[in-house]
Amino acid sequence: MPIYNADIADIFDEIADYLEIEGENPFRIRAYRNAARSVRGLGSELKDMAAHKEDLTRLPGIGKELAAKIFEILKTGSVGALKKLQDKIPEEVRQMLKIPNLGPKRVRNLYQDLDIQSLEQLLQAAKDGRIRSLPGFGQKTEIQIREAVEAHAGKETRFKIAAVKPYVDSLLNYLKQVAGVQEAVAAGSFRRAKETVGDLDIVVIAGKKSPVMERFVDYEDVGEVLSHGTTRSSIVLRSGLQVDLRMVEPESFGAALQYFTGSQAHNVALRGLGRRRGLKINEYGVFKFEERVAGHSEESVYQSVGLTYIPPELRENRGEIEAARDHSLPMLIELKDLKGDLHAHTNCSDGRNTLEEMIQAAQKRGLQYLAITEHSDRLKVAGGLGADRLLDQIEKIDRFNETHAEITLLKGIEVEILKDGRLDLSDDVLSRLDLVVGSIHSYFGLPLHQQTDRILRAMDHRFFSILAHPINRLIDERPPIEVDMLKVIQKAKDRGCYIELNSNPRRLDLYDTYCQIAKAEGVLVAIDSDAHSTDSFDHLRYGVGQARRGWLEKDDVINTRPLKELRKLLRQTMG
DNA sequence: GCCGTTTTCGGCCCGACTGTTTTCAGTCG
Repeated sequence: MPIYNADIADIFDEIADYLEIEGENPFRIRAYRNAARSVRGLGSELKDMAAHKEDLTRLPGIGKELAAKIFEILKTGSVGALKKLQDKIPEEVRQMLKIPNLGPKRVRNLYQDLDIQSLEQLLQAAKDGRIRSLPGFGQKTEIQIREAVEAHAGKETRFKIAAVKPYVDSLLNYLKQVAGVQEAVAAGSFRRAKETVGDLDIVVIAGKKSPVMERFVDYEDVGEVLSHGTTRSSIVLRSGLQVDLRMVEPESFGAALQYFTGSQAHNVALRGLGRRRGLKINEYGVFKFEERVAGHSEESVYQSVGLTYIPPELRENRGEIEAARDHSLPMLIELKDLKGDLHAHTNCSDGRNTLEEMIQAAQKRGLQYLAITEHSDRLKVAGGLGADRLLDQIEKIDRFNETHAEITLLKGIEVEILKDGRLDLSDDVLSRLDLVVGSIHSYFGLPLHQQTDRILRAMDHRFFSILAHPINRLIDERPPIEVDMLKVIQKAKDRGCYIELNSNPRRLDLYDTYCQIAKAEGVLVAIDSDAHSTDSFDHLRYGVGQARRGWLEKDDVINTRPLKELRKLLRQTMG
């Protein structure tokens, strides 16, 4: 069983949970949490780094002790420190930490004073009225606990970023109409363009007399009001999405926006930087002793600690602070840089719209070229094209291009990569195309070596332009396939082909960390919509968001190139 | 347990809201 970074991070988080319940030194606990976060965000697998005898203490948040624990986990699958803690505290007690308003102190009380060891026992104790008798607990808390357990709280619900967008639009629109509100902006992971959003954070500029808080908790879509203060309130929408609103004065807007955009790891690092310069950074501003030295804009906050402005998508404490200090931040790609789309379907295979409708929609969004890439024969469920139908489409596209100058269609295919790595169409047919997009829709469960070899073999094919959705995960629906992406990226480099960042919000498939590796290796990324309808060209914005999180610049992306240059780059992949 | 432009010890981000208090602890972000 290979041990992945996620497994190691989970173990560190588990240790941190137990230490919290034990009431250990909070900074020691934070060290484990930092390490877990650091390990999760790494671009490469610790098991590989360990195999190459790399010095793990060079990683942020990993010192001598934790490096030793990582080696122990890689070797044995677990670590002695965790086993000792598990002997002291039953594993199920940990689950109670996931209940809202139950933190380590209260869980410890429940466990030690009432001997509650499971969620089931917790619910019973709440029903029996035993919890309110504990010091620090009361009737209200007891009811909250009961409702939370009964509602199966604790299971984390995150929303895909595209699902959150409509809520953001209508809420911001609503809030901007409230008297005294000068500005309303979404912060948090939404602003950082994360794949999924847990809570939605909104920062509002308003005067003290503005009724914005009252209007917020009165919003028509509110399911529940969690808290209602003068400067801060939380609601849960009927969909289950939690929204936190923070109201600030104009002079604090930048500091508040910066603070509520996060990430937590980034903020901790930033405040640490401030502290070393004798500055206190909070959501009201940057302070030298009592004097405010910055805060009206985010730029001023970063500037106060000697940094250039850091775009939200980079704020993960993955090197952006050092880069901002050295003036070496990337000039991130923007949506308007995309000149075309290299992966789209029509109703000829499993798309919803006609070729003509898709062309019109692409043009409306300012695209100068569009590759039509239907599924191939083997994907029967998607109406895949065999040679005959593909040749018909090729003709149709040639005819279109002869009579239209405003947008150029590229002849392509999304060809099935078969189980053994062969492609689903003959060389004779493939050779007539402008590009070949290859992808997997079957045998997701192959073991690492077989899956990797399968994909590498496909990429070695004489006609192979772009590997589409390389990881094949569907967020919260299907896990990624087991594939050695470092080898895949290396193959793309050797072979001179390209890797897709699929913009479908269910996929967002290339991970941001692999974008960074591709960029470092000089492998160009194709940010494609994989559109199956005219609406789905709008998904490109999420692909661009993911690319920005992966530090990609305009020049790192193949479909920012003008048509002539693009054709040249594609021809290199076609025999 | 980590870390270093106050460094190898002594710090470690910081404030709002709630409930149970009667001045604050716990939780959350």
